Amino acid sequence: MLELAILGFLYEAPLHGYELRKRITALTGHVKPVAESTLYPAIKRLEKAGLLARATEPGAVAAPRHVLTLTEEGRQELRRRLAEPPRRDITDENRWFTVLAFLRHLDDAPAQAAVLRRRLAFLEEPASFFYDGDRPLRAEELDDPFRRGLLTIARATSRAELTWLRETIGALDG
Amino acid sequence: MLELAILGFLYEAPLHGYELRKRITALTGHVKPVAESTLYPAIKRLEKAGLLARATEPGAVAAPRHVLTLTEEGRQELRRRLAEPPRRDITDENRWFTVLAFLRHLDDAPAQAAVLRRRLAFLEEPASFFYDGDRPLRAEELDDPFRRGLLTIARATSRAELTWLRETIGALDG
DNA sequence: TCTGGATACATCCGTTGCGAGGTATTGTCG
DNA sequence: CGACAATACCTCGCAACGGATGTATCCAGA
Repeated sequence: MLELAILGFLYEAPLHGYELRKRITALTGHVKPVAESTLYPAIKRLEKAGLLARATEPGAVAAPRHVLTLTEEGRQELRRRLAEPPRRDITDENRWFTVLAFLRHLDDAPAQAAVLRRRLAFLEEPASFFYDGDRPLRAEELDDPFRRGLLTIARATSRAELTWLRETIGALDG
Repeated sequence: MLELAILGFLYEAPLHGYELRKRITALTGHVKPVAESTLYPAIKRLEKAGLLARATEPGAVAAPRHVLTLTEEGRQELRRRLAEPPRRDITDENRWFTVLAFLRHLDDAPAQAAVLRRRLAFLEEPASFFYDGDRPLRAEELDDPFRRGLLTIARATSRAELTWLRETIGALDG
């Protein structure tokens, strides 16, 4: 997910690590902060894999900056990851939001719609959090207010997203 | 988060690992599956820390079961973790849902309300995903339909949860 | 009779993530 | 003038996670 965010932001413009960190923090940081000790090794990984290149520039304000630019392989890799995200990227909201944030870079409406359809299929699967044997329990059946809240919130989220997904898929198809 | 779920389920009843796994899978598994290779080491960690005890029982159906029971330290530890969750447990939805699922075990309405207030404070912080400099961008200002969707969904979720939080805090206080 | 699935537990190993700490420079405010 | 925040990068070591794989039992169905 971190790698996806790095590739996504660099797809739009070359950035140095520090700026990248600020953007990632804005995107996912209030929910899940990004430690520098996670970001810099991730940048190194991507560089080693040939997905990005580094150019040292005298620092505008302080220490010298390493301006990061995606290579052509890097640009392809982002499109590949967006077109065929692993299941986790579809189901886990944090990851899914990252996919959504960069899905515009997939320059192909049918491919975009296909990704949205995977999320739609996932949300349409009947799923609960609590079961009585095999039977999913509905919010109304729980006497615990917290668990009832959990189901209520999950349901509201899901409804909002389903509406948006169906609309957007329609627009992409039409 | 895994540890919290283990402590939470065992607080309700002693279970063997396989059953524990099924419950955790029901709770968070459709979003973020739990690998056995994550669960069993986690159980060992908790056992080593003296939070749970293990009793071998001849297997009802197949291999012998290890029935896991919380120790008194384990029960205290769950209540402690629920009363004072780290910030990540408040901000990250996956983790927060786990807290919510077991918050009923915190046998003290003011303490429960305090935890809900932390989540409320977090959701009330003005936060966006995208910025123009320092100014948060509103959904309407984005021309990218996917990022617009992201903001729309996040806002809908947030609204539903805020309503529920205020109601429930009111009920706990009243 | 044999295969496959469910039950039940476990380890190995590579990757990722994070807290703590370190280095160096520039601008700001008292 | 000195302290501090912000800029900018980095490493170490541990914990956590996850895919692959292994072991063994029992039962249903082909």
